[in-house]
Formats: sequence, C-alpha cells, structure tokens
Amino acid sequence: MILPKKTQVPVKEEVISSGPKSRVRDRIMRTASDLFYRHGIHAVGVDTIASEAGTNKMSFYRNFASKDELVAEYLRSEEREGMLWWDETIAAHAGNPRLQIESLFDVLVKNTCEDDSRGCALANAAVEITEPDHPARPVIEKYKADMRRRFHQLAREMKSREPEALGDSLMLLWEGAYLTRVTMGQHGPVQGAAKAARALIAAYTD
Amino acid sequence: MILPKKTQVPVKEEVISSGPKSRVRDRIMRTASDLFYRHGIHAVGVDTIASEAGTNKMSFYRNFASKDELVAEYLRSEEREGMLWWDETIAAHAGNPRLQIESLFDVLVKNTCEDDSRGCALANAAVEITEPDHPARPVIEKYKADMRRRFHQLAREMKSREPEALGDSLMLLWEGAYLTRVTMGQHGPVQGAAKAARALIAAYTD
DNA sequence: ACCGTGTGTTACCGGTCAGTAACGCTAAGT
DNA sequence: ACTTAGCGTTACTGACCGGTAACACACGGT
Repeated sequence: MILPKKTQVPVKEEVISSGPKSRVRDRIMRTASDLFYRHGIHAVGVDTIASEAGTNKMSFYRNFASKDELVAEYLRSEEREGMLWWDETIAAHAGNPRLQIESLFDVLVKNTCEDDSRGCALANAAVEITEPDHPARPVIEKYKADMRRRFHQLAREMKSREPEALGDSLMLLWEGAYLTRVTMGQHGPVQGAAKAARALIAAYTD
Repeated sequence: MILPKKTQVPVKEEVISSGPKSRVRDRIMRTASDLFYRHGIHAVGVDTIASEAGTNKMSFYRNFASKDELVAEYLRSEEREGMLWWDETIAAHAGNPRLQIESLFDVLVKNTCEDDSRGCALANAAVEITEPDHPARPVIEKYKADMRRRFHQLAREMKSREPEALGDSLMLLWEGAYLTRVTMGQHGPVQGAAKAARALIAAYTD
C-alpha cells in the first residue's frame, strides 16, 4: 500500500488494469445486477450470486469488500446506464427541450412496459434499504437529486411558467411510472405516462 | 374443526371472540405494523416483533400461522386504514368530485410530508416482495386496482375529457408522491403533488 | 374444586446469512 | 526456471432466520 518500491513501470499496470482486468469480477457484477434487479437486494445472498456467476464465495470476497459495497457498485453502474440513455435520448433532439422531455417519457414508457421490467433499480433499492449508513444511500440520493436537477433544467430551457413546479411534476410522473409498473404491472397507468407528461407540459406553456 | 360436537352455544363463543379476544395479538399487530413500515418487511424478524411487543415467539405463532400471513394481515389493515381516510376525505365534499380529488391530494401531501412517513406501505411491500405466491401479493393487487378504479370513477363524475386518461395520470402523480417521499425525502417533489394534480385536472376539463 | 384457554419460558431444529482461513492449481511475466 | 497473481475448493465461524416441542402458570367460567 505505502511501499516506496515499484518505481519502475506504473504505466503498464494501469494499462493492464483498465484492460481485461478480471473476468470474474465482471461476471459477478453482471450476475449480481441481474439478480438484484429481478429479486431484490435482500432476497439474494452472496453465495447465490457467486455460484450463479460460475464461481464461489471466496472469489467474490477477493473482488468486493462486502455485500453492501457490491450493492453500492451495482447502483453506481445502474446510475451510469441511466444517465447514458438520458443523454442519448436528449441528444437526438438537441435545442428542442419540449421534444426532449417528450421523447424521454416515450422511452421511459417503452422500457418500463417491457415484460421483465421491475421499475427503477435505484428507487427499489431506496425502498429496500432502510439503514441510514448503508453505502448505497449516497448513491441513490445523488442520482435522484441529479434527475430532479435535469428536469428543472429542461423545464427552464423550455421557458415554461414556473419551471421548478413543472420539473417536479414531471418527476412525480416519472417516478409514478416506475412505481405503478411494480405495483400494477405493465398494463397499468404506466402506459399513460407520456401522455400525462404532454398534458402537464401544455399546462405550463402557452 | 370438523367435530360434530358442541351444538350448545356457538353464539357465545362468537361474542367473546369478537370482543376482547386477545390483547397479545393486537399488540403484535401494532408492533409489527410499526416495524414493517419503518424498517421494511425483510429487515424485521419475528423474534424482534415478539420481544418488541412484550411477548415471545411462541405467543406469536399461537396467533399467526406464519410471518408471511402476518405480513398479509399487516397490509390488509393498512388497506382498511387507507380506504377509511379516502372515504372520509371525499365525504367532506360530496357531490363535488373536483374538490374531492383536490382535497385527496392535499391530505396525501400533508400526510406524506410528515417526518416519519415512508410512503405507501402497500407499494413498499410490492417492491420488497418478489415471490409471486406470497400471500401479500393479492392484497396489494386488489388495493391498487381499487385505487385506480376510484380515480377513474372520480374523473368520470367530474365529466372530464378522457376520464380514464385523467384517472391514470392522477394515479401516476399519487404513486410518484409516495416514491419520491422515499427516494428524495419530505422536501422533494412530493410537496408539489397537489399543485400538479390541479394542473392536470384543469388540462382535462374546461 | 375443576378444567380450559391464553400466556410466558426455555430449549431446540434445520437452514441460511455474511465473512474468513488455508491450501492447491495454473498461467502469465520475468 | 522462478515468482506471483488470479482463481477454485473445502471447511469453517458466529449470528440470525422461521418455526416447533414441552412445560409451567394464572385466571375465568362452570
């Protein structure tokens, strides 16, 4: 850790570490993400994750400090993915904030209505994890605060009346879509989320 | 159970059983409801519930067939309570569906923004419980379907355009308020739920 | 006086949980 | 040829999980 040695070739190590690094770790991450999302975090043990990933518990603990840390990393990867498709979606309609919001909701509905959807991984984790000092908490808080900021930003760019109110209202619809997907299935109110967003946007613009 | 005996006084038994029946059972129910709501269902064991209720595990299993059954009963009681305050709220504005919806959202925001709120007990349970054969599942499904029906009914009574779309939109806001309360706290978008509902109602009426 | 019901108490079951120790193998880097 | 890092394997710990058996007591109705 604090060894003064190894002044030779730190460059090489970084290259390698960013390369094929470890197959096992990636397999565990993918497997854990799948299981956590489908069955919930509390319902999946590390033994299950490891064996489902084709390895064992020891290899798991060689790559992750604890289950809680794995959960936090799972949510960080979900966050990255979510932000990615957000950016991709709005990039397709740059300069047109109204269309950006509408297509965000269109994609949300499309994704959330798929058979295997179980809503938002971050939001579900927030419901499941009640310990205030869990390492996943700050990840969730940061993500949701960021989402809110983005909605406010789009509402502002749209030059709507009361952009904060519109942004928050859209976020309520957004999260409501996720939750009703879980509570009422893919044919529930979630299907009308995009239409509701349009109505709300119209109400706050001229 | 199927004994042909005891043709004497079945009336008396019913009276007694509907009366003071058992204090322990009630204490367990109240304690379990509190713990389940605050910490989640998976996070609370029957041992904890029993001792927190001032009794022990054996007395618990004399009153409940299993933890899963307790969970189902917990949700049934939450359902009863929810329906109660729904009915009370709309009764105050009978004949005025628009005011009924608005005051429903006002009360929702008021309740959900309180310090100790953790959203909707039924919805949280839906997120936590992934087993499709859990006895709590039908309780949740029935409750949420009923809520949707009630929103549709109010939207219809309001003579709004597309009452189904408005009802579903309101439900999205409703559930979004619950979820954002959990993910973003009491000062998040939940505070604007009533205002958003008014905007949506206005958009669907003249 | 008697008996049933509800309750408390203790001890236990098998299973699962997160997490660790110790050993062996292999393949890649030097 | 030698080292080392990554991985597999087995066995284990201590705590907790949901659920049960057996026994004791106290009280209320008959």
